[in-house]
Amino acid sequence: MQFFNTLTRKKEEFMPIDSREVRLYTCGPTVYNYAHIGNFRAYMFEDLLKRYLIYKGYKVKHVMNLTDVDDKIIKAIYRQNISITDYTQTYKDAFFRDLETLGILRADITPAATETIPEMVELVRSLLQKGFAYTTDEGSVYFQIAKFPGYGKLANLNTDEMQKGKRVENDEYEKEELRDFALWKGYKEEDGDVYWETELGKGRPGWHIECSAMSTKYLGNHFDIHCGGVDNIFPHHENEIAQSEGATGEKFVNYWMHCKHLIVDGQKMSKSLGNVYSLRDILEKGYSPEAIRLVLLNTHYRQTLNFTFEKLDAAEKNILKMRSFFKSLCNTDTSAAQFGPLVTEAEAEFDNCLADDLNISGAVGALFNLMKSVNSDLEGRKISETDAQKIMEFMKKSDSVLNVGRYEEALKAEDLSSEEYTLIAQRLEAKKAKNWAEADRIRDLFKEKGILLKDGPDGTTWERS
RNA sequence: GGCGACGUACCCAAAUGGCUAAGGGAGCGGUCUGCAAAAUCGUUAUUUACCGGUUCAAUUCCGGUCGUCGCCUCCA
Repeated sequence: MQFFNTLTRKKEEFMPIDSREVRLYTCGPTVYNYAHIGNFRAYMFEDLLKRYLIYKGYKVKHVMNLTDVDDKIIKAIYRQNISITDYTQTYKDAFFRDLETLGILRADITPAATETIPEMVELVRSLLQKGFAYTTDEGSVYFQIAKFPGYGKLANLNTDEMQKGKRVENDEYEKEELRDFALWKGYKEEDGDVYWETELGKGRPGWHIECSAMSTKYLGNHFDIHCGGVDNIFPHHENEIAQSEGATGEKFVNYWMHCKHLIVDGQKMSKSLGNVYSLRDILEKGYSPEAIRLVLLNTHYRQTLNFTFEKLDAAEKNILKMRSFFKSLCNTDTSAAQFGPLVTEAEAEFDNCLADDLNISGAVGALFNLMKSVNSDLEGRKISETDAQKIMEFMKKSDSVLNVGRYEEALKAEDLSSEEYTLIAQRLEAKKAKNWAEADRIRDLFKEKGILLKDGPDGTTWERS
């Protein structure tokens, strides 16, 4: 399989360091607010990557950090006058709930920055010792970019010519060179009671250091894949490379993968436009988590995803179609098998597409192509037991990656009570007797319960809405 | 200013140096049906922003034009 590596700016054959286990680090949220769909686009891309690796038989060791101390959090708790842990816990909990709703596999380890302070301090000490960092009078520690020759290779930036921007106010700390970045921020009054007393002095960690510390702690100095949104390329990931490789002298990460951003209705998300949607906002509009998942999944990760409600509507229909196709496979007879080669072909196509830098459109296309061919060749006739089994197996297997059909669950959830079965039988009797009033009465009865009765040539089927 | 990406039908979106340029949504036409809904079938790009070049052959490679977008210090 091939992935596009940001570091080399080309697709590369993927070879994990350990042939059986892939070590994966993904940048997690800053827990200062509820996550929005843009955030989830990134986690969805990472979920696709992870599920596909698992589909290919790899074990995946996945670490995702939680940034639970930073400027925004400190400002917020100061305003609201609550403790930092109370504040961040709310958003940590909400984050994991949302991931579960979207069917995103949880990372094996989700360390928080505030739980990794000793490791960060150790890393900074090592950088100081090796001469990559310096301490200022205020007790802050900075990474000295001039000392690290490869700086800029990930973002493809020539840092010598980096614009000397005017917006230095963002960073009120004094440093030798503008481009140097903070490893440790010396205590300031605004920090209130957010500080740690360490060998580096009283203060708090810089942002970039936590990812270097956590990834190394759980995945080793050198691991396979590191993911995030494109905005992380610079400066965050560039700085991580500098810190980690500076400290260990080893290569940090083999494959860097970044997804592009999500926009809404063709526009950048912004509070003033009122288009910053949380997961709950969209669920409240009546859309299913699976449809949201499919929309977030269905645009290639290196392409800007334009999130629209039209796409959600289409996704709902796609999922309905997939499930209804799966359901029709339960209706078999003794006809001869004929679709074996078609299924094999679809499965190969599905796999090949994903193996090509996660070409999701092609993979989903393979699935729909199969459904179309089968339906069209069948023309209303029933399918053989052997074919049904083969196709169901492929549908379920592909759904271990897509996780939108959830076929067996969906079938189970649709099952009716014995009273309801009796009613449907009664309705069929009424229909036979051409007692349309009674038949419609029963149909309305079901409708009130959110169950749609559908009369077909072989009797009545139903669907929960 | 520097670095980079993109422009495929009404909309979304793959693929490819030459075979019918996937698939989905929407529209239209049919099947099914007491009615309905759903499902399902068929159909919708002589053509890949525009102009040149390379080539037997380009939408695909190269150059230019126009347009959209991202990054260049803490936003997934």
